[in-house]
Amino acid sequence: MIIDKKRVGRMPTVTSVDQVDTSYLQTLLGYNARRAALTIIEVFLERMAQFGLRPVDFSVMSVIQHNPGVTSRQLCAALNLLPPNLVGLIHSLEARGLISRRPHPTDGRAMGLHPTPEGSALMQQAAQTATDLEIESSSRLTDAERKTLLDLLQKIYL
Amino acid sequence: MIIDKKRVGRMPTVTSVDQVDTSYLQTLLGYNARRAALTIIEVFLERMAQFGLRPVDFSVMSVIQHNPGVTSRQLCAALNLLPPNLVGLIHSLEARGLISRRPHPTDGRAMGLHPTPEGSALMQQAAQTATDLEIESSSRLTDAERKTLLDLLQKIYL
DNA sequence: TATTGTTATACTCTATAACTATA
DNA sequence: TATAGTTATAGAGTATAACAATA
Repeated sequence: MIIDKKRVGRMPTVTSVDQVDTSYLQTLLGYNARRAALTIIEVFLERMAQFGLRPVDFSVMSVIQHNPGVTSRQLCAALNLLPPNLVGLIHSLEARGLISRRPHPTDGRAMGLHPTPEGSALMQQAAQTATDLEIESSSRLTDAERKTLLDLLQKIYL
Repeated sequence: MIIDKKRVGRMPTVTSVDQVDTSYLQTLLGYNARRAALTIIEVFLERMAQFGLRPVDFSVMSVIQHNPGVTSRQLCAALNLLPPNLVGLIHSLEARGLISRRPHPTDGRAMGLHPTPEGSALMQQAAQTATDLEIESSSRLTDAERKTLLDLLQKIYL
């Protein structure tokens, strides 16, 4: 005699799920940090499209603006980018007239990256937009919680 | 007479940067969350390679294990994935014998996803490895800080 | 010998449109 | 008419190896 295995154990073999439980994943920092980052970046992409700046473009422009004369290698180290992936990005920003490349004062191999007036003007608007969308994305956090969150995240990657 | 413009303004036009200042980017949640996530994921990729599980594979397996019978659509909604990108992933897990697909008990269009004994055994090891590497990645945080960080991140994306 | 910037290239990840079978 | 799963495909993001010019 053949026993119907589907009905032997405590749990049926064929079930349907009404509410998906993700409580285990929610205990993992990597999962939560990634989900939070993607949520903010999604809004970032929408709001920054008007400036033609994706997240990495914005980061690169920001560092150049605050560090005029910075080199590609320094950018890579500061933002954890790979040199080959920065080449096209830099060329694009230069072609748009947002940055200029000038010979490095002491290292003949390197090029110093400088913001143009147009680049600085664009970044002033873009930074304001970024700050605004960040506040909105974290509207469920108090100012103190927001500061705490920044500090704790930096303890992970810095 | 031609004035050397490089020496007229307060700041020289050609400069070099010794220490790169990223303090502005560090005020942005999106930037910090992304950097922290990538830092943890980098370790995740190294440690989980032995199980053949990338981050999304692990997330999918975890949800299937804790929600036997879950459908692809439910997975997509829970993990913020797009259906077409899940197809190959599910097929791969099935081909490896880690999950099985069975007809949904009430919806003829859907397939219920179930962990196999092999899949459950693998995930038990993988989850332990994940927990371990998370603790190491957040070694500069106290247990209380780690819990706070999880809560604050979930206030962003949940 | 090491480093900066670069080219070429491959691989992964993510996104969109359109189709089928079923609800 | 709407939804679950799928196919095909395009685009963005990320990775490695190798080269020329300079330190």
